[in-house]
Amino acid sequence: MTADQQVAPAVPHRRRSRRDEILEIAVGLFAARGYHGVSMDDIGAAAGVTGPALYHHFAGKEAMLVAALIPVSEQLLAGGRERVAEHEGRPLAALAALIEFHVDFALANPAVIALHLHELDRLPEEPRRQIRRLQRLYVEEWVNTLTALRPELAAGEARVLAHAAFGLMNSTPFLGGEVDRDRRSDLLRAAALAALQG
Amino acid sequence: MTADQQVAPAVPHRRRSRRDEILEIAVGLFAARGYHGVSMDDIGAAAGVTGPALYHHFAGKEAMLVAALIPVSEQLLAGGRERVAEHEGRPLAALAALIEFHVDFALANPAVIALHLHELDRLPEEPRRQIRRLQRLYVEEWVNTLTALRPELAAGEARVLAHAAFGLMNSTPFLGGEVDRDRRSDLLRAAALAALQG
DNA sequence: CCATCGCCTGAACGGTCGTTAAGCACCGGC
DNA sequence: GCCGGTGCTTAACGACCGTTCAGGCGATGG
Repeated sequence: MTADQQVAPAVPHRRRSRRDEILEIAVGLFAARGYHGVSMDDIGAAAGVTGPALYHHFAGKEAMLVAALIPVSEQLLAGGRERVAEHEGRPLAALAALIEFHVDFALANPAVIALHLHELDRLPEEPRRQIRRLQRLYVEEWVNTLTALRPELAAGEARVLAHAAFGLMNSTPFLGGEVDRDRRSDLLRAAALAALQG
Repeated sequence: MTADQQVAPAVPHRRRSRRDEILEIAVGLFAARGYHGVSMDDIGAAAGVTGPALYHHFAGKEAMLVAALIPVSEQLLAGGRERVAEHEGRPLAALAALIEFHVDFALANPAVIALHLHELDRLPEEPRRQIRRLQRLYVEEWVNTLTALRPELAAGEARVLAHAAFGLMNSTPFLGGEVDRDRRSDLLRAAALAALQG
């Protein structure tokens, strides 16, 4: 139960807080049983406390979902932009880097990826729009790279392909590992690259 | 537990029954807002009746989800087996036929596909196992075709690729149509075929 | 040894949900 | 004109959920 090794956040004098620990537990439950399928008492029990205790760390249930989804969207966007910038002018290399980045991310964070796919609509307007905005910007990195690589594609068509590639790469949460992680990564990367190249 | 539930009659009913009409409405709501995010009153209101009226057509809320998911699994399995049988001994042709079948199906029934992906775990053990069994058989058709086409693939690896292809092809519910349906079908078929061929 | 603060508990609230019960309106067949 | 069935209504129930509140307990600092 003691998982206490993680990089320190931007705030220096705070170690990995109980808040983050609880959040990770909540994400796992949300991913497994759905947002509405998990009660605050469930989350509390899984964290070793009662339900109301969670209100000392989060404003409420929705706030937990927001706290889980926002950083992921930001990480994806930042990572995507970084990969594209590293390979400016070489769209195929940029695409390969994007694929490698996304596959690694999906394999490392299957629960959060599943949450992003399934539970985003459970949020109220305001935070949902913020997350969708981050997602859209991330997709645009893919669309720009794809249209540079394949000029015959219209932007809308490239968007269809980008989402198709996300579906392909995000399929990993749906499978318990019968194949080891490196091999799965290889298979997904090769398949995604083949799917997106003309 | 009223033991006198009405089931879809084997006797051919004249018109498309009200039951099927309500079911389609419920599926749309489930897909849009999630199983737990839709109440019986919501479904009733969308169908022009009150919530309790639905109990004249279905045993309960779970029964509606089962009634929506089971036929789809059966259709997919039957369609998949048919395509494979039509092209026995020609794995590439079989794979192309499977892809065309699945893409058409996903484009024609995006809501039910989304339900299958997101809400299956909301069911109790018994019907869930039945649906998973049908899904597993469908996946096996893909795995067999893939291993025939690419003998270097182990069964588990082929399964990873099959699920990746499902993720790719099922990405269509997540996009409002900015590209017309035929073009989207072409893009998804080509991408899936490229992803699965060595 | 006491005051304080962080973290938690137990009880309780308003609300919503799935479900049941009882009864009314309509309609084709005898 | 009556009958049975179908399809619906309103009312109500028990259960569960998110949230709030008042207070307790233990470590910390003076």
